[in-house]
Amino acid sequence: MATERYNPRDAEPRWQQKWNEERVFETDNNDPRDKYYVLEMFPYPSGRIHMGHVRNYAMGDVVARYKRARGCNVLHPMGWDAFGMPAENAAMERGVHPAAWTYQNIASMKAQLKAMGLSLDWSREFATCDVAYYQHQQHLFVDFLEKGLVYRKQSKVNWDPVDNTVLANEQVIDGRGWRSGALVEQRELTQWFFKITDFSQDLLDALDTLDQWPEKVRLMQKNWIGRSEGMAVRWAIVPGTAPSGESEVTVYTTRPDTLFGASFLAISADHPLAREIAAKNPAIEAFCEECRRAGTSLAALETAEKKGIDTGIKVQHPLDPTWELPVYVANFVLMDYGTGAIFGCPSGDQRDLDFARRYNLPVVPVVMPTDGDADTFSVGDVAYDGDGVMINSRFLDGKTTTEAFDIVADRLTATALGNQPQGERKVNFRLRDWGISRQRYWGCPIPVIHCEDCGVVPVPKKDLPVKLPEDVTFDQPGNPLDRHPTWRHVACPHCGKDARRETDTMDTFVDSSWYFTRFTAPWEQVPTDVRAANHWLPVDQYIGGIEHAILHLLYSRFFTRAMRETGHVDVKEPFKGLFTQGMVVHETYSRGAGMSREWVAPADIRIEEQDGKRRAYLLSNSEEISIGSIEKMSKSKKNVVDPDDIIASYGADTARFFVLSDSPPERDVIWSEAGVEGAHRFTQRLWRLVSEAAENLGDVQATPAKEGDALAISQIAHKTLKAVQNDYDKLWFNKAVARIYELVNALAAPLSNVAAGKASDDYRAAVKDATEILIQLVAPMTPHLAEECWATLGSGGMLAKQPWPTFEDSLVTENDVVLPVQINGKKRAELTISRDADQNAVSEAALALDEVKKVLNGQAPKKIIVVPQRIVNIVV
RNA sequence: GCGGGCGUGGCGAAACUGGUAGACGCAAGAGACUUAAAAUCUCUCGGCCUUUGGCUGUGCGGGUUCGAUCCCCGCCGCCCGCACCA
Repeated sequence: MATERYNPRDAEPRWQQKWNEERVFETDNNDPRDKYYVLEMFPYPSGRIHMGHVRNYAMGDVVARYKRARGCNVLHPMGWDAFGMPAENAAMERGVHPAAWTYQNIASMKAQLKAMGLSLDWSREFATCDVAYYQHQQHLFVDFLEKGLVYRKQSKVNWDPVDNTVLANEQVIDGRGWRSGALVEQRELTQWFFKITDFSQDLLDALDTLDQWPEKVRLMQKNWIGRSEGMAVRWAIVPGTAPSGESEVTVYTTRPDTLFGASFLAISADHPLAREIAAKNPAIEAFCEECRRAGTSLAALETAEKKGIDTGIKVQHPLDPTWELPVYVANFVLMDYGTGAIFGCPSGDQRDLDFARRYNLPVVPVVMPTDGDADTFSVGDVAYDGDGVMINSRFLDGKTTTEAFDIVADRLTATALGNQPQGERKVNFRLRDWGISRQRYWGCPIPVIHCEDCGVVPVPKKDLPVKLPEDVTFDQPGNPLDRHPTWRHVACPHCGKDARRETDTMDTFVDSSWYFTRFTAPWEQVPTDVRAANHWLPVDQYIGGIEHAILHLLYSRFFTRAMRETGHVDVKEPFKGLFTQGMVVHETYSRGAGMSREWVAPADIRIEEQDGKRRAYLLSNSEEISIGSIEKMSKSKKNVVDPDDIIASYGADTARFFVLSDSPPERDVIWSEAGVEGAHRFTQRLWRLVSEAAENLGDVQATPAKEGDALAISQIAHKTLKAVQNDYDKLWFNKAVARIYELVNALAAPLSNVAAGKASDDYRAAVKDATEILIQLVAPMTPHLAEECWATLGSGGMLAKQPWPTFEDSLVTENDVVLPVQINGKKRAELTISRDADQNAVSEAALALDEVKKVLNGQAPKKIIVVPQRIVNIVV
């Protein structure tokens, strides 16, 4: 009876090959069944997968396999987010061409993913650096350009003067380039922008429809979009105080109610007026320069003092032309929000108050809390920015802030300054247009041509794709496209004159903003097959890390809208369900302290327990190593576990099962050797129980028991089926795991009985039914093991193609219920009674219990609360 | 500073969002089998006590309720976003 141990090294490749041969996971767009699109965020091809990938893809795979079994036509594709800087870094460091480096990495990562046994449709695979993909992105760009969704404008970039390159914000560390260490400059370059702000309101409003997204992510996007309702207010400049031609300043405010508390205007160092005046005034020029430099370093904005410089310009108060206020350039006013100019109301805004105190400007309280006293209310070092009642505000006195807002808004709208209203209500957004220009080689070329006569001309679609040239060098700094001898030179599509290509490439976030749409018909000669895209989108379940909560997801939402406007798809929201999974974390180990601290990899140590305390020792020489905190797996702390090693020693099923168990999927899961061994024990145990009994189950038909000693077996199997089904629907993988453990525990003895040949036919039929259910329940998580068990059981067919089992109602509903009986809220007894017993019967039965009588000790109950099928509480 | 989340055994966590707190797993302990070890199996496992029982216990302090891990108020501690947004 003894059977072989389950050997994943043999079984896993074997089943992967069979799935592959039978094309089980290839999806037909014309399949009439209900569609289900499950997608995990595609990986950057760094070369190796990590445990985070394993967890992410294991979750997606469970959903895909489960939905497939439930009868859906499942689309579960995979691809590569393959453009980006690491490939250029590799080229610079090792002289490998970015393309060669990238495609090699893809090949090795693909092999790793295949070893995981994921149910992916590999026939739809593509990399974003494939010309076959990015040519369509260029097509979309041209369409967006025609539709007015793309434009060029001057914009600041971080410029590294040594490497001659533009740096991303995260490449600037303490104001210096990460590679060169040179002080980073702010340069103005003409760059391409997507008009995401055209959709600000819609992107905000539609968040409410995304009810299968985490609340947290929706809130983060809401804050990022940052809608505010206020007014644009025009202030007349006192003649003669400003350079000629300047007659007014427009500020944006959300608090027009506090206008009578104004004591100055402040404009950004980049405001046109500031620039104009700085040109003639060295002191102001110097101050503006200082502001710009401070803006580059992320450090200590919090502690940055509020500083400014008086421009000498005076403005007239919009509600009282005789009232003149000074205009400052201030370091805390941002050019790219609102109008780049504000009015300062020190009593109602902390920054304005700090500023006013520094420059001895008036502080007039204009709003006090509703319960305040107008005679004594004053503002010291803390501004009052809440709602309340107006004071010191002439005709607004006594009104609420909301009323005052409306009165001022109406009045300013009706007042004219010049020929325009003095003010208008305005909704403002924090969201800015998406700058997509990157001065780099390894990205999708922006398909436009610059002609001296015709200006910016899009590359005609017939001339697409604009392919990246392959013969490029990385031996000198800067963008290789810029210095390529021939690639830039091209005839203008309009006039035929010599012209030059745009050498900027697109932000890689563009690539990932529509890959999920391309997966729906990756073979298509145009960007999308609209019918296929409309059929599959939105993605039913998207799974990935929380780090993409804002940018990637917001850009994708914008891009889908832009593609809709250009006729490439007819949905607005790309992702119906979103799930953000937690990280895989691990204990850290180190020796030494301070500067000489050295991290040690988990593979190099062994853990022992002594006197209830865990201690770590180096494998090589038994030196004791200190055990540190649990942190995200990272190379620098060496607390990484290589999925390859785990798959090689335990198999993919164990790795998959472990990352899904224990922790709720949205929370971090702690990787531990002991935990993996537990998961591995489970796979072996399941195999042993099933394989030992298999021989004695071959000749019976799986049939649930209706009575007798096998009834309990069928009941727990069918109850577990019902529960796990629900767990999978909700992505509660850890709960599913727990219930599956319970079922295995419950089936252990019956399976042993069968194996020992001590079971009747009916009993065996029930055990077989329960075992088949068990195997199907674990199949989404440990698919290879499940196939192996299924085959051993002789149940026939490939498990990956089997429909999901159905539970029998009669087996999941009990006739009797066990009710806890409480006395004064404390549990004292249990009562087993018929499910449909009425309240009186339940009360009487409860009072008749020995334990109850004993505790009551003759006292009469004051009240008896019977919650049907839940609990009985007797109050005395 | 603003916004959001989370605090349950030695550990990861469950508990049908008001109804038996600690399912399931890990770790630990005891036992069985074995020449021995591994594997496997059985049992114990929040704390305290006078142990066939009792008291207490979900970060701390209050409240609502027949009944609170869950709802309300006030603290404490961690974590994560955004960060001068006018």
